[in-house]
Amino acid sequence: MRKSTSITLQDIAERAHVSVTTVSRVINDRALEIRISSKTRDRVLTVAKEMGYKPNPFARSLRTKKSRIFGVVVAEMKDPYFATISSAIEQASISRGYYPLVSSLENNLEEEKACVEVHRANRVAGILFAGGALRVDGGILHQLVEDNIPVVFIGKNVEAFPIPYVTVDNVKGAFLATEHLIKLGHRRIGLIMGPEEIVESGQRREGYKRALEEYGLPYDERWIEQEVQLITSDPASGYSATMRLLERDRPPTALFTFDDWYALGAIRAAVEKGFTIPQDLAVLGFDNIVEAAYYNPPLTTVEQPISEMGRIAADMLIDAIEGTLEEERSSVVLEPKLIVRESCGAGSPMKEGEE
Amino acid sequence: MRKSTSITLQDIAERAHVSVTTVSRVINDRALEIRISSKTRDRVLTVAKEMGYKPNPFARSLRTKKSRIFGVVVAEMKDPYFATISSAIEQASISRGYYPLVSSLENNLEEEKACVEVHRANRVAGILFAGGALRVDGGILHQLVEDNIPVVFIGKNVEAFPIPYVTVDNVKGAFLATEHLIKLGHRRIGLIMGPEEIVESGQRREGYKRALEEYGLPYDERWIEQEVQLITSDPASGYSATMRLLERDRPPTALFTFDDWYALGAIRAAVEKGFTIPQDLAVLGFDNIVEAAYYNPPLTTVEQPISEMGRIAADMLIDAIEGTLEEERSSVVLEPKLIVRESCGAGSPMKEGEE
DNA sequence: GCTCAAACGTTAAACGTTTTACCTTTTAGC
DNA sequence: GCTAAAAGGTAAAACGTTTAACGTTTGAGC
Repeated sequence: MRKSTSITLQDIAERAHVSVTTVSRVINDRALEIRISSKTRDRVLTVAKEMGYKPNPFARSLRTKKSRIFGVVVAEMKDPYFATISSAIEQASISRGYYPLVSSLENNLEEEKACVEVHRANRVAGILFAGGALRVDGGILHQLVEDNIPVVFIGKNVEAFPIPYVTVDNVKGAFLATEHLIKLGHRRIGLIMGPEEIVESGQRREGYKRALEEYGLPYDERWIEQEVQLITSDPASGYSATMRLLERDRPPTALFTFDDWYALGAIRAAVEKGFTIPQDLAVLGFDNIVEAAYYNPPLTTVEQPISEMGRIAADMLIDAIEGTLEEERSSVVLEPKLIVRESCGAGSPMKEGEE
Repeated sequence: MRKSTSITLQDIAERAHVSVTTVSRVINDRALEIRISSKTRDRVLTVAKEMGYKPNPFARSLRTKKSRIFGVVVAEMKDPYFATISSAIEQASISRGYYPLVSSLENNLEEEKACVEVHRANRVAGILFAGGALRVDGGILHQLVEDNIPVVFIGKNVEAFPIPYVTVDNVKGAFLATEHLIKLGHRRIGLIMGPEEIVESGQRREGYKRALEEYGLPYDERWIEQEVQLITSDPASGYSATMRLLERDRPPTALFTFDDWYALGAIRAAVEKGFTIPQDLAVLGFDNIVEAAYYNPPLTTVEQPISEMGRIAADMLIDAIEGTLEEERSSVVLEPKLIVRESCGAGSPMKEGEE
């Protein structure tokens, strides 16, 4: 009886009465370089199928110095945004015969370097970054670029390096959100943002600012609260920032939050403060994660095509790995879309004359 | 100049003036079998560090037929329960030098077989199943057991095979939940469960039933709604099941739902039907996912030590891979815990004489 | 009948480890 | 001073692929 070790090219070769090379060529469809008669080809293939041959990825990778596993670094797996992203990445890559090794920073953005180390030790074929701050002086990136390991970003771009990225137009998204609130009649619009290190924070604040300017409203720092810790997202952040904001005098009548998780925390804080949503306070999020439609009240938010972003990014990275990434496709900025639900009512009837 | 290919044992050997064998032994700390003078040992180690040596996992795995990557199959990554689980698995395994290759069934439980195939093609060292139905006639499992690939379950046990698992006491958890509602004065307690194929569904229904019996209340099929499709969890499932339930006459005054995601959908459905939570309807979930504390109202729920489960399971699997899993530790059932928040009020003041 | 390509293969050397089986020196015991 | 064993190492084979560099046939063209 065969030992329970798996089938190798050798085994097939013996049974099909050809050399190992020929089997390898048939399996890898290398008929291009050296023609192989369809007779042997078929024979080899049927034998291989019969024996249930599965190529040994270790031997393959050892020889070719290529791997079909790539790394993914997300900021926080528990955050539905990243869970959705990584889910999409996985589906897209599996269908191309690649496999993501995903690791989460657990919201500890300092971990990025260690995380990349681990991926490198595993000899991943490329790395996909989603979230995270990449504040590590670019040192990591430099290494990766130097060693020719393809990298793709999701959600951010880095000026220092021409690295392909896919993101949504954050400025525009925030503009749409703020504009929506303004059009509902709100004049005091609070902003609850993530930490400064997160690129998206700055971009979304910029969109907010532009909308205010465009509609001739003042940009007032008193209506802005920001998470200070280096955390991508957390309902707790939204909660505490909102608490701080609502404790000031003349609190806003509407809130635009960094993302839907923040919005969830914001709603909770507001309700605890005795506000009714949306009558006393409108809340508007960002992302449109699955559960946003089920929040109470259902959340008005700016949709990012999260799954699509994951899919595109995975495709881009794999193209880069295979050396077929066209330059012009090398960065993608998708359109955000306002999703109107019930968490934003009309602006509170303000006494005229208020600024 | 060195080519940019990475450092090998050979390179170190040359620089340290020893043989490749010696280097390998030093690196792997095999000093036990054949003693190596601490002088050479140190020399080799410093040279290795100097040159930044990283063992090539492919060569290693090829030779040893062992891999430090194991597979994880979760039912639905976007479900916070599984996101949390897989996050915990990742942390636990990284710290032991292992890496999880996680794949999600995207709630399509039919995909299990294909998913396992993929993992086997990658020659994973073991597989961790979280969620999923494993209804595949055990055929898959049989294969895995036969080929000596360790398997651990999270959240369920299979009778057909003595496979190690870690789970929470679902029956007890559901009992606690139902008991809590009964003690609040509720007499008509609805049950919103997941599909029959999910083991947890049956167990939680059982706990519900036992509580009713213990308190002398009737178990009435009219108060039960179940998801019919083969989906682990989805707010939409909770939503539609609750809609169906609330449309019946004499709807329940309290709801125990399959999990927190279901509860989210249930609350939404109830609110749309004009119920106020908790005054008109109490809602009680299961899992205690991160966001449950921020739901509106904050959700009373049965806590599973989700992260701990993931951690324990990962440790068990790795032990099994390394052949050091002690039999007696081979299955773990953790204690559920009732977390009381605001989504459950006192039972509606019922007219006496109602059954 | 000879030659030259094409068609169809094969041999053998890598890839970077681990591991088995050896080979030298020391050292200890007498 | 001799022997045996321990200490400290080395050479080479193997793991399963891929691939560069070579053979053979076969058939067509003259």
